[in-house]
Amino acid sequence: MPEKVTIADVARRANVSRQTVSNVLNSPDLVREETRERVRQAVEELGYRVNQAARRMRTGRSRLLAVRIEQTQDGMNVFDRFLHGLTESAAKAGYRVILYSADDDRSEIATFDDLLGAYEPDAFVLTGTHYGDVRTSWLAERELAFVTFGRPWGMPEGGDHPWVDVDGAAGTAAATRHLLDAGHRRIGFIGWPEGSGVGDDRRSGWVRALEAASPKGSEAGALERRTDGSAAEGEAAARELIAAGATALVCVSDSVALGAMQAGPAPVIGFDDTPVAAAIGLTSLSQPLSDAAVRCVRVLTRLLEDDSPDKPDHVLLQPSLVIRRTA
Amino acid sequence: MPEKVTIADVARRANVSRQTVSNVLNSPDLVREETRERVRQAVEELGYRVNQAARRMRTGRSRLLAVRIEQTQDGMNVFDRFLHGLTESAAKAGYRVILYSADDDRSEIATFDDLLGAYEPDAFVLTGTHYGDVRTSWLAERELAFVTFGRPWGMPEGGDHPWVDVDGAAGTAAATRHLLDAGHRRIGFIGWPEGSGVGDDRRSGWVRALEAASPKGSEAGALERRTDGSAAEGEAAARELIAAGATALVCVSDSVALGAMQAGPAPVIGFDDTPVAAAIGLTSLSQPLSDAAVRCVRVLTRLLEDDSPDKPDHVLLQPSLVIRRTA
DNA sequence: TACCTCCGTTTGAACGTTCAAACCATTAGA
DNA sequence: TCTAATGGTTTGAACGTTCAAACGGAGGTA
Repeated sequence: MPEKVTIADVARRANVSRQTVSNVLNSPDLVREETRERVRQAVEELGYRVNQAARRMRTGRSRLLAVRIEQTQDGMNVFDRFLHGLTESAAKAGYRVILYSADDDRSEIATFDDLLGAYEPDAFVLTGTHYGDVRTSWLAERELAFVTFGRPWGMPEGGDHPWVDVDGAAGTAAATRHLLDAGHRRIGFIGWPEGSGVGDDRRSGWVRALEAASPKGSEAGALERRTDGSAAEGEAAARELIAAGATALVCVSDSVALGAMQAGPAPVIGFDDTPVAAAIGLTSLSQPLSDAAVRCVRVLTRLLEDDSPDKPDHVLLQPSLVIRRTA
Repeated sequence: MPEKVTIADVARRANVSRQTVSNVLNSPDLVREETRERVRQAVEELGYRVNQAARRMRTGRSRLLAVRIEQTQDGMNVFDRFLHGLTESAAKAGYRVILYSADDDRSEIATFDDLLGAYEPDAFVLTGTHYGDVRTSWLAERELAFVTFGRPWGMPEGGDHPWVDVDGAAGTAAATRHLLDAGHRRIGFIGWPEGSGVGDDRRSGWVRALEAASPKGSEAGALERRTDGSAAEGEAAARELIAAGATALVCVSDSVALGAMQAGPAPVIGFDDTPVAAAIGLTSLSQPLSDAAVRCVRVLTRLLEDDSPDKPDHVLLQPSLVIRRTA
């Protein structure tokens, strides 16, 4: 039974009032140096820790960040590394991460409501942004603090909010250039169905790099296939592209790339640098996830603690190419 | 700005007192049926949700479960799937998961202290139990509620606490029998250094299955190697074992098994059924993780809500063999 | 009639914190 | 000398909930 130490205990010990202790903790500059030190020592000696429930009741601040835990079918995702980074950098800033799960946007919004009523998280971190994302507008309408890991795809103007993202196009462009440098001229791309923000972005880097290499209008167009993202379709797409003359392949994901590798010995580059890529020697693009997590927390603390900036923060990070056996 | 609905608003609407509303929520049987319905309707109409901070201040209950987010080097772990299950089953039971991270037992205990002061989680879920685990005794001494996913390895008697685990020995025994059934007689085992509870347990299943197959004293002894768990050492160990006459290999982890696969065409079985195993067609033992998560939550709710049982709950679940290309 | 019990409900207080206002010296300005 | 301003500190109240005790009416018993 860890005896509870309250602010009143500290106050008694330091011969000051409750409020002075509170000031030492929250606005130290209001308190005379000498008193401040005395209070700090009392805090130390008694092992006092602020009770977040009581603080929250008074201030409406919980020091909690709510994050949805997502899971993909094949487990070849990147989210758990991001979450790890988020937990660590949040802790450094004095926040904790609280998890929730949801199956779709609708149920996620219902969970926002639940969480706000029960735990009042100070902010939300959203992942997996997509076209027509209703979550961000729901949060924005209510003036709630949030940041997305992922850009607001296809929001013309109004839907402007803070985000952190990784520049997928720059990644695939770098991958394509890497293959060009190795002498390849017919480089295929295996993507996702059109309409996915992330997928279209990654595709655009491949297009851009090819066009830069042969400005007169490239033969690229034909060397492209779209898949549902599974390894099986990746393999089929790779066979078709190789039959069509492709000598190397850039893929929208490690999962697709894994399939593509089965199609033959042609160089393949994946995206996300999942553990699977490392295991099978797949060259892949690595997202700076812990950096992204740090930036998300920084964006939020700015939003919550400083006077809110006029313009929402936008952070675009660069992925890096991890070269292995396959390219 | 979501207007705050308090218990007083509901009370006013239903023409009852605060306490009656509280009773409807917490001890419905105290309230007359008719009143109960009226209050329920008011709750519904106003979209009332209990404010956990206020409740917690009064009751000392936060409805939070604290879980450490762990990360292994190669990402071939099982934890994120467990965490996902935990989040979902906790939500069903009315709890939320709050994350923390820590580098070792000492700093984890410091974090317990921090969390208890600030957020008062109702219980902790510990993973990665090991010999001489000081975390469990710290929690037990303070009579805090917790469950471990993993048995209390090497605790002779006193250190008895609730746990949920997967029967690793049963898994490797099943894997070994599978290979025996396929006609193999010289089956090697690639493990971790001695002294790891999980590793020794998994090894014991292999020993047991071999002894059952040839009771006269098996030739197994020699067909064993210990590694640091990396794929590199796994490959080296596999080469040695095959050179020593092994025709099939049971491995303590997918990571090691991945290495072993590089050593040649001999059948290999891994452990954990990570996404990597699925990707490369590795036969592996799958832990029932979402089931384990459900059981962890059940153990905790029993501990927290029912009168604590005399005997701590122990739950041992069975892994299942997922057969793929490699065996 | 007077008293007790039981059931359903209400009332006051408390949890630990911070906001807002009040307080009290001390110094500055007129 | 009086008033005003300043810096540092204290006091009272409030956040939304639940515990503990009080309340009041219906029914039963003597």
